[in-house]
Parts: sequence; C-alpha cells; structure tokens
Amino acid sequence: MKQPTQPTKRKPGRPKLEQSETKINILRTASYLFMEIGYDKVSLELVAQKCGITKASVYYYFSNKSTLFTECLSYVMHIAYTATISILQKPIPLKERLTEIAFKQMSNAHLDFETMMRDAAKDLSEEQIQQIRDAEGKLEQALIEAFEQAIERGEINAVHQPLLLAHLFTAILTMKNHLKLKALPLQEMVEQTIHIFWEGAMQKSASKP
Amino acid sequence: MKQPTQPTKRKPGRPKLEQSETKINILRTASYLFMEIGYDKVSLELVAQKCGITKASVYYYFSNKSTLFTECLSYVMHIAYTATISILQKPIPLKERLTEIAFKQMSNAHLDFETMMRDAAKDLSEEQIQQIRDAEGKLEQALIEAFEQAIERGEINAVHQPLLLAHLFTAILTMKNHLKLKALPLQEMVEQTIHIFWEGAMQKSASKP
Amino acid sequence: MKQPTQPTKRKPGRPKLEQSETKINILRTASYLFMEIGYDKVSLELVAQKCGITKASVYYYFSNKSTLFTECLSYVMHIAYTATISILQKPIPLKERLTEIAFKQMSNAHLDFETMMRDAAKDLSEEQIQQIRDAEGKLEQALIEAFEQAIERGEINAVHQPLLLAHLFTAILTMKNHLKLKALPLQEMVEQTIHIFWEGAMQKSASKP
Amino acid sequence: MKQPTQPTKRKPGRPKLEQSETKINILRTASYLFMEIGYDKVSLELVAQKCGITKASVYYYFSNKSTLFTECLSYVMHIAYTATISILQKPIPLKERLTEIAFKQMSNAHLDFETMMRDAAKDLSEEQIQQIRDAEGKLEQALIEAFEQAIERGEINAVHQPLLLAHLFTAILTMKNHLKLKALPLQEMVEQTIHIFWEGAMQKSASKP
DNA sequence: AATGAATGAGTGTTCATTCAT
DNA sequence: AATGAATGAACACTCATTCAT
Repeated sequence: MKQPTQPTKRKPGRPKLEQSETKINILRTASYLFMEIGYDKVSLELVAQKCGITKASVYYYFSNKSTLFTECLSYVMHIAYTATISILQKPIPLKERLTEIAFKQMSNAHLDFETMMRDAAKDLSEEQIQQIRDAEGKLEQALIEAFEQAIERGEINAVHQPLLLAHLFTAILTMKNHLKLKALPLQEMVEQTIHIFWEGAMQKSASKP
Repeated sequence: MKQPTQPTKRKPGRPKLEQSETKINILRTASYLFMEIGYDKVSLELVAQKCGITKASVYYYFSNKSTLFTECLSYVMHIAYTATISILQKPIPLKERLTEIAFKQMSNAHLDFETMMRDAAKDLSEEQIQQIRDAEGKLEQALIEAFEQAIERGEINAVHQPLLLAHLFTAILTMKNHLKLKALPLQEMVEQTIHIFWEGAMQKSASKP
Repeated sequence: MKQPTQPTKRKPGRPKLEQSETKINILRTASYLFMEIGYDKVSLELVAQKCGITKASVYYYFSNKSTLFTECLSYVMHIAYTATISILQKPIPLKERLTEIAFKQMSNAHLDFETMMRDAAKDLSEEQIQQIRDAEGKLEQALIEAFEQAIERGEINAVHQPLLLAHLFTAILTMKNHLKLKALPLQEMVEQTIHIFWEGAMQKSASKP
Repeated sequence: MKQPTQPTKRKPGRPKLEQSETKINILRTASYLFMEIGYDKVSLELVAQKCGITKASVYYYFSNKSTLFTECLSYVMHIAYTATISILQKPIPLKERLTEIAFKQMSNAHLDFETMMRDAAKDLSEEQIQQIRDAEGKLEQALIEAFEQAIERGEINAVHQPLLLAHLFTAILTMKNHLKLKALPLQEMVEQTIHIFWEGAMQKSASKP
C-alpha cells in the first residue's frame, strides 16, 4: 500500500520486506514465550536471548513490554483466526469441524487467553486492551456465526444463544491444562468431550420447562 | 479441664493464642490475593499491607512464600470441598446440585486452580505439590463419585467416564473468566450452560456410532 | 568472695548457683557456636534452638549479641587459660609442653581468635573489646612467661623476644585450617612443626649478624 | 590492525571496551573489600558504593556474589603468584627471598585465605571452589618447589617435607593479624620471625631422635 | 540497525531487637 | 523466668527501561 516516496527506478527482484526480519523473529519468539509461560515470566532478556540478539534491540523494535505483548497477541490471534476460519469453512458437519478445532487447540500446551490477559492487564493501556480484545472478538465472531448457521440449518437447538455456545466451547478447551487427564489418550478425550457438548447443544427434546 | 491455681506445671511465658488471629488473617488475605491475581503477582509486601502488618510478620507465621501458598491452597481447598460436599449431599437431582455448585463457583472471580499452580510450581517442593494435589484430589473425587452414582441410577449415560465428566464440568466453570459474558445475567448463563452439559451427558440415544 | 548481703541463717545444703543453669547453658552453647562458625553466622535464633529455649530468653540473660559474644569469649578464654596453664606448669621440657598445647589446639577445628574478633568488632564497644583483649592478654602473658623462663634457663636463645615467640607460636597453630594438610597425620605434623619452631628458637649459633 | 572504512563486516552496535574499566574497578574494589572484611560482610551495595556505581551495575558485570568472589580471588591470586614468583626467582639465598615475600605479605593487612573461603564456601559451586583452589595451588606449588630446591642444594635439612614447610611458612604470615604486635617495627619482626623459621628448617644437627 | 552500559524500583528472605504477657 | 508477637533494616538478586555510541 505504502508507495516508497521516491518514484525512481524500482529495484529489481523481490522487494525488501516491510517488516524487518528481526522484528518478525522477535514477534514469533515472544508470542511463543508469552503463550507458553505467561506475560510476567517472560523477561525481555529471555526474548532477546532466544532471538540471538540484545535486550536493547528488542526495544529498538518495540517501545515497551506491553507494546510487544499487544503486537504478539494480535499476531497470534490473527493466525488462530485464519486457522479456525479455514476449518470452519470446510464442507463437513459442524460437529466434526468443532472436533478438529478442539483437537488442534488441545494439542499444544498454550496458556489460555484470559490467563495471559490477566497478567498483562496491569501494564496495558486502554487502547492496547481494546486492540487485543478486538482481535479476539473476530475469532469469537467466527465461532458465533458458525453456531448461528447451525441453528438456522436446524443442526442445533434454537433455544441456545450462539454467544454462550461459543464461550462454552472455548471454556471446554481449557481442559487441556488438567494434568490428571494426561493419562487419557488425547484423541479419545477430545472426541468424547465434543460429543457431550454437541449432544447437549443439539438436543431436540424439551428443555427449559 | 484447666485446673486453676494448682502448680501443675503451667507452661512458662506468654500463652499462645488459640489460633493466632493474625495468622488466620494472613491466611484469608493471602488466599484471596493468590486466587485473585495469581502466585507471582502476590508479593509478601502486598499481603502484609493488606493485613496491616509488616512483611517480617508474615514471615513470623509462614517461613516461605511457597509455604504460605501451600497453606492457603489447602485452606481454600478445604473450604471449597466442604461447600461442594454439602451441596452434593442434598437430596435433589444431580443436575440441580451441579447448577448450584456452578453458581457458587462462578459468583466469585477466582483464578482457576491449574493457572495458579503453574506459576507457583517453580517454588514448590515435591511434598508441597503433593499436599495441594491431595487436597484437590479430594474435591475431584467427590465430583467423580457423584457422577458414578448418577450413572448407576441411570441418570447419566453409562458411556461416559466419570473422570472425564468431572473435568469437563470443572472446565466449564472457567467460563466465569470470559469478560464478554459479563453482559449476560449470571443466573441464566449458569442454568443454560449446565443444561447443555447435562443433556449431553445424559443423552439416552445412540452415541459413538 | 561476694558475701550475701543478709547475714541471716545460711540456707542448709548446696547453695543455689549464682549463675542460673540456663545462662550457663547459653554461654556454653553460644561459645561453641561462635568458635565453630564465627560471629556473623551465629544467629541468636540458632543459639536458642540449640539450647531448647526461645530467642527472647537469650535476651533475658544477655542484653545484646555483642554482650553475649563478649561473655562467651571471656568464658572460653578462661577455660583455655586454665588448660594452657596446667600444661605449662608440668615439670617437663618446654618443647614438650608446647607440643602438647599445639596438639590440643589443633585437634579441634575452632576458628582462631583474630578471625572471630574481626567479625565481631563492628558490634563491640570499646569496653567490650578491652574486656576480651584482657582475657586474651592473660593467655598471651602465660606463654610469654614460659618463654622468658626458658631463656633464663638457657633453653632458648636470649636473642629472641618472648613476645614475638609467643605470637609466632600462636600463628603456627593456624595451620590446622590448611585443608591441604589434612592429608598428613596430625600427630606427625604437630611434632615436626614444633620441632622446627623449637630448633629455630633454640639455636645456639650466631644469629643476627 | 583495524581496517578503517572497508565494509568487512563491522560488528553492529556500540563497540565493547577492551576490558571495561568499570569491570576492573569493581574487581579491584571488591577484591580489596573481600580481603579486608571477609566474604559475608561485603555487601554488593557496599562494593557498588565504593565504585561510585549502582548495585545493579555490579550485577551487569558479575552475575553473582559468588561469581564476583571467585573472579576476585583468581585475580588476586594471580597477582600474588606473579609477585611471589618474581621474588622466588631472584638469585639470592632462599632465606632472603622468604624474608622479602613475608615482608610484602605482612605489609598489607589482608585476611588469610582459609578464613575467606570458610565464609564463601556456602555459596560457591564445586567448580568455583576448584577454580580458586587451583589458583591457590599454583602459589603453594611455587613455594614447595623453592623448598625442594633448597633441600637439594643442602640449604635446608632433608628431613623436612617441603609441603609442610610451605604451609608453616604461610601460617607464620598470619602473624600480621596479631594486633598486639603492631607495636613492634614491622621490618624487625619479619626478619626475626623468618630467622627463627629458617634456623629451625635448616638445622644440621640431629632432628627426630 | 543494533548494542554495551547503567539504573531504579521491587522481591523474597534473614536477623537483631523490643515488648506485653 | 520465659515467651509469643512484631518490627526495621539490611541483603542478594531480577527486570523493565534509558541512553550514548
């Protein structure tokens, strides 16, 4: 979008990336760390180390820890959004799509969203929080729409509110943190869990008397 | 019991208070803080402040931050256990009991168990972890048994594993952290959520095809 | 020496000790600890523990850590003095007496005097330092006199100053701290060392040219 | 050596100083303090103060108190070693060389090695202890060899073990701590002391009967 | 673009000391 | 005579942040 200011001869070959490679590297590394061990326990020193650069260099690209965090979460949310969307658009029953999403999420041991936010909250400005919440909102919205469509199609009982279903589904995914369950095979656990959720959401019979 | 003036070896020195009020105060205050903002962000300075005493005084009663945490969690777990048990023993359908438990838990915005443990883990000794896990185990066990009995009574489909049901139920409770849902009236949210869970768990029809 | 103020009927039987047993216990325990691990590393808590009493009780008998230290050192010095004197008075050649003293001192791994004083110095008042130095002085004096007599008897070359000999002898005893020497059998080490010292001190030949 | 403008991969960022002056300053200051008042009583705050910097800056250069101590001792030992060696290699009789070493050592009122190690030991890793002991070993070895050669040359009685002589010599140097002796002129004290040691070590006459 | 240097504020922990009982 | 309770000052260590180069 941003035309270089000088309209002179355009350099041949692949143009340099808008975002410096270092910056992206930091973003990726920090994102991973934030999700793995949480906001507080990620020191910028650690991020720098893992990137093979200096703490000061991190500051060159991100003016704050909170800024870094904000950009990381936006970045991660975007990826998660893309991945989720691509699953949700598959032409298979919603139950199967949900199972697939659940399986993906539960496979890697990331901290859940709210946990990270809680730690970071103290440092984040209003705008930053909003920025992250927006990114999260898009993801939430995608899920909500999937449920809305399922209701329209009659796959799910219209009694339920899509918003609530979306959050219930998300809450269920936190089961991955329950150590005791590590005994059970993941595949089986995911399938059974989603099955219960699904049957509950679907039930045709009478519900709220 | 206590013979008055007779010289039956009265312990010298200032008599110890039954259960020092200060200690209980610390326990309560720290428990609240740990659950509210997590292990790492609770500084002993903060605990002391909130108790109106000095950091050193906290150390008078608890030799460690990790010790304090351990005792707090045991304390809290015990309370949660007692409360849960007393609900589970009521002579009403399990679904109603679960709703009641969920309502209680979701009413106060505590961090969930695993999140706290993750932060604290680095400081806890093997025994301390075990001690907390034991307290947690009792709670988990109570839930599991409730599900087992429901299965025996035919309230719930025998297809499901009580362990998984218990953890699914617990995972669902983390929904309380989802800010977006703060818009919905709590009562309604809890009822609908448990309803979905319940129908899913109960379903008489075919399950895994 | 100190006549009780009231000349009334003297209580029959063994009179109660002037010094309470607890106080003596503290004195003994603390002395041991001070000499074993040094002034700084001895906490009053530790002393109390080893005595089976409370920190506050230690303060009941000794108003300060420095006071306790002072009294301990005086106490210890007195014991050392007595022991040394009793050896020095034996009717055997001085060389043998010195060997005996050296053997006793090197057998137990106590810190040496100056090391302890250096740590404690920051806390001690002028009077306290003087008090300890006095107790030390008596010990030093005993050694000096032994050397003086040996010179008078012609056992040792009159060239040497008894004061210097005494300190040289004391300095030699610090060899017990040299870890590398732990390999050598103590008995042999002591004998050889004193032998060298002795021959050097005794030499009849010309000395300062 | 340093090619000026040519684009031969110049390291980016601010170039590192040869051996940061600050670091050397810390090293010197801390070394002095450690030897003067001992490991425990040297707080990093104090080191920082004396250097005119912040405690955090000390941590910028040395990751630990124990690391700082280790590097300080290695540093000091190296200096002592160099100085000692240069004296030991002089073409003068061993006795004179020893006198010179003793004079140098006694001139500054350092704590002796073992005293410092005793305090620091609790914080030092195995490797660190080894590192320091190695540095110490080199010094010890230099002395031992000097004594071995003196024995070969017949300067010293072959009865004595060089190891023991070296440690005896070292022990004697601790006399510098004996405050009482501060009255005597240092020069004289050193000469007389070494003389006694020397005559004892040299004696041609019968030894162990 | 990237870095070495430096810092201030905070954290967990220890300990001598005081005081009412 | 002895103790439980409480505190202030210090210490080792960490970390986000700044700045000149």
